[in-house]
Amino acid sequence: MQKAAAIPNSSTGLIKDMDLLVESYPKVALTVDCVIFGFEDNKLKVLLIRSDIDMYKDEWSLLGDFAKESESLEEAAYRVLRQRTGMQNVYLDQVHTFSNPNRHPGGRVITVAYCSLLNIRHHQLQITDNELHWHNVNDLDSMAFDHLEILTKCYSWLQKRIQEHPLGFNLLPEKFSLRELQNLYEAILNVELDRRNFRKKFFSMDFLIDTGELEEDVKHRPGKLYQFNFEKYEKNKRKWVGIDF
Amino acid sequence: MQKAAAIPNSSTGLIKDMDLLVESYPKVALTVDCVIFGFEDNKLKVLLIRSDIDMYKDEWSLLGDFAKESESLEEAAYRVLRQRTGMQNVYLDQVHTFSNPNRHPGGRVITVAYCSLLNIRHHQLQITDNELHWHNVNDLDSMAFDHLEILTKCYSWLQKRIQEHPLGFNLLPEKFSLRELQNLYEAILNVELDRRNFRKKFFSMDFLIDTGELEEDVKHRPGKLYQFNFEKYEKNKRKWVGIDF
DNA sequence: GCAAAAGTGTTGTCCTTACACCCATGC
DNA sequence: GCATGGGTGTAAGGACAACACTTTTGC
Repeated sequence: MQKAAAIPNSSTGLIKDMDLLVESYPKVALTVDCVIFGFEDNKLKVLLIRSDIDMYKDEWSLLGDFAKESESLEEAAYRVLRQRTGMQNVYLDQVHTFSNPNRHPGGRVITVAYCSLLNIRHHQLQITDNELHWHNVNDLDSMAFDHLEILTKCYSWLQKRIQEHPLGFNLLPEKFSLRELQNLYEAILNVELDRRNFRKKFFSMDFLIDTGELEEDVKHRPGKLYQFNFEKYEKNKRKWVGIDF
Repeated sequence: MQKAAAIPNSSTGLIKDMDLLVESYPKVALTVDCVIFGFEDNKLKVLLIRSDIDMYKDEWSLLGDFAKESESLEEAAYRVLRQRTGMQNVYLDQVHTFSNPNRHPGGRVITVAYCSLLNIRHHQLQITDNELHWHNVNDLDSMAFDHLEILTKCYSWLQKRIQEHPLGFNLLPEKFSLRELQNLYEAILNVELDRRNFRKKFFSMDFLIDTGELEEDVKHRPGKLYQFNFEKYEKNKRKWVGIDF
């Protein structure tokens, strides 16, 4: 129901006072939740904290916080990531907004899910409050609030995205072997891929730089290490159509 | 800043009163905006109203409203569509949430964009308040608020979606010719397609039902009319990989 | 009979897939 | 020397792109 203040000017029929208009809107609590994916031991991982809410005290929770007055939601998501983990300069993408009126037991809270992909070794956790640590995505079958639903949506989003854009590189170290890259795709997409065809596909994209270095500390023939050519990818983004397996 | 009420219980460190927790969150105004695409005269159209806000009185605006307390955002979007146009039972998809703190001159208002595709002839406008009518998407270069940005994002979303899912059928009459279908794809994707290859592709998908009827009132050889087999598509959705041109 | 668009097949090219052997290293 | 995974090539099949002529209708 609009308050009187926002009722249009009677002569023109137009609304003049924008501040009053916005004041007349009902207000809701708004949070961001960060789904931070990592990759280690050939498993897709997600960064979670122990919920500090009594009714969810045995459950794990995404990294979230309410949005401050002055920041965009994207800024809020970056802030949450920084405050909870100390990490900066990582990729963040808005995935979906969850608005089921019953999703939060304390009343109506809308949340916007942001997704991030990063390399676990390059981003050692400095802060581990609330038992912050990495979990295997596939081992989770219950979470606080509707966070499992949010995670599931982000996982589907990730599966689709890494086939359209080479986002997966963000999950790998700067230098990686083709075996690691293939493990990543196999783990996320939950498929087995032919090694030779996989190599052909990625070499034909021409976004891999041969570092000339080799793997170390492996007990078999070491593989070559590559870097991803982000610069070349950015230039050719327009022509880019995706990765079909 | 959390209010005292939401500070955790001091003995367990856990938050017990969820209502107080949510009360402690800052609240923001939240709206939904509907981007309703149609197709007519081989042009992609979008349904807009004249803004009733004084400073935007010469601009066009998406169909939006604030979200009510008790409804999910999706419900709000369906409500806006119903209230503004009288339309029901149309497809709606959440596309993106826009949260730039300066997007609304009256203060902070977050909006969630929903996208809908419908057939203009099957959905004659019963209500035309605020000069509601269809506009050519390509002719718009200025809109109220950040609505042009929202429209642009939804247009990109549509271009991608109709190549992955046969959503385009929602824009066509129940019975349509292959020429109409091709015009639709050419208009939305802004490309020219080979007629024979286009036919082959759609027939090979096997989602078209030959109605046995022909076009009428055309001054050339009439084309066959087809229906989209929504049922078969739903069954085979899992195997569906998309439409590559 | 002519204008306008519908309808139809083939061929070459490229991409995808399936598949097997030798090579380099650690132990 | 053997176990382990790295590295490579080829052939067949399927999808896509390019292309021209005949058919049907209205006028």
